[in-house]
Amino acid sequence: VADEISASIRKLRSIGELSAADEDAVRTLPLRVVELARGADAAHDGSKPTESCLLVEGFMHRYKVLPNGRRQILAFHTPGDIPDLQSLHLRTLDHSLAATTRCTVGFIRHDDLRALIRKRPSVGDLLWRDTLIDAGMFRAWIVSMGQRPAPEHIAHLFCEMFVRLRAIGQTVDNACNLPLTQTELGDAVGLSTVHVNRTLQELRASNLIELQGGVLRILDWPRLKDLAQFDPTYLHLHDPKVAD
Amino acid sequence: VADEISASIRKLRSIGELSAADEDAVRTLPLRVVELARGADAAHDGSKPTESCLLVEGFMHRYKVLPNGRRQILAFHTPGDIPDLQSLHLRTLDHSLAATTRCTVGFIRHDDLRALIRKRPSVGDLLWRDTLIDAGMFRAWIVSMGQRPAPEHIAHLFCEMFVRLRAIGQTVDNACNLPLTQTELGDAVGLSTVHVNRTLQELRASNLIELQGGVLRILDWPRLKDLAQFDPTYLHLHDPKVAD
DNA sequence: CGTATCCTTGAAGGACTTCAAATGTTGTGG
DNA sequence: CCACAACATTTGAAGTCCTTCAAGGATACG
Repeated sequence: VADEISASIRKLRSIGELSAADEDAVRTLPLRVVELARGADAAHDGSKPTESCLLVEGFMHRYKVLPNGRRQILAFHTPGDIPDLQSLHLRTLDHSLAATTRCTVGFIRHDDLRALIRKRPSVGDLLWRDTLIDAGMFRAWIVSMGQRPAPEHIAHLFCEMFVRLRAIGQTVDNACNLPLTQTELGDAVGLSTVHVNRTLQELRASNLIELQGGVLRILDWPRLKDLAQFDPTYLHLHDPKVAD
Repeated sequence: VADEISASIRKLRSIGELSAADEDAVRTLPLRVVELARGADAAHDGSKPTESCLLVEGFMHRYKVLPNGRRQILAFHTPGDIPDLQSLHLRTLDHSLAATTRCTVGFIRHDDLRALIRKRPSVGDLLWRDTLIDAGMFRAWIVSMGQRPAPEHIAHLFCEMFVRLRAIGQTVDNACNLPLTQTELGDAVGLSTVHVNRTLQELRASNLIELQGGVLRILDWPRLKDLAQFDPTYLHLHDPKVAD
């Protein structure tokens, strides 16, 4: 058995307690491993999936496109996440899931998940907790959209992504991967590409961040955090220290 | 034992199957019934609650205020909802919960909820499902904030509230209670009170709605739904017919 | 090496905000 | 039950943040 499931172990440990027995049980989950090309959908709005998608490597995002063609990106996902875990209890998907970069994923059958939860309720609780943290990120996203001007909003997104990546050991010093085009960033924060571009220049000119080639480097964490009014409580990390 | 729990039975039935045995189990939940004055907080941002709040009668909302004083309303809640159910698995609250109107609520101890879930896993699944639908509403909220201009956004909120209220039998013909001030509406949709006011006048002038004295009347459902590009899938109602 | 995608820049226009004040409504205590 | 205070709605006017349109450069990939 390959090591694809390790990412999810690391992720689960970042948000709660996972006993050795729990870990063993999770490791027995059968995965259908698939490579996704950049931009490929892993699940479609309106479909009724019978499996959920564990992100092993790369970035994914969830999005919704309206009849008028406008796209809103709802969340970004990092290795170990199960972006469509909610489909376990929600028959039909109300949005789509796509590969932001080329990535490898493992599909898990809902039946297997249900069996795991029945056998190990503590894992079930942790998965429930995961979906609740998901909702917490949505709430923070709403706050940003409603109350933060462009620079603050984008800064907040950077803070969140950096902290989440650090929690799963995916940062190096003050840098992390963030392979998003400015169009994707714009669709995420609800701004035009043009304005995203100008706002990024502003953040760079203030010596808060570097961003190029899909790599984000935080140059001044205290000031960035302050600008964004970033409070990591909503991430509900098991070890809050990684959020400072 | 009084009938305060009935609202939650009706709510649970609106989103899924609830067997007679499940219902009996739910009815045994001890409630600490409290009357809340308009504007009173039921739970505070940053606190670590040991009970969750079942809304029996009235309206509540969840909100977050930023250090700079700006307030974002995250959700509105109707009778039968448990707005802070997530605190069951998330120690510290990342936002506040308040009474929009004078209302009566019943606090349920987390221990009692956990015991109920252990005894009746199907109720646990339904509660999990409820929190997932909650997240679905947040996603729809994000889409509105990012992609819909003011009239469409407000129209969408009206569509959602009307359908949700109908699902729990709280509508009369094309009318429902919606006791929100324009300031609250603005904090919900991320617009200034002034602009909310002008947008409402626009919706009224188009003969789409009436709204006064806390009562919303839908004058032209097809056109309102169309304007908002409202698709009720995300509410995951047990009987989708109530959403037409 | 060529083509598609992404980033950047300029300029004009529009949606929404802020400020300020008038009007209308609600609830409470005298 | 009226009077008054507090709160809610409405209106006007000026300004700002962000959008759209359009086009020129840079970068990446087959």
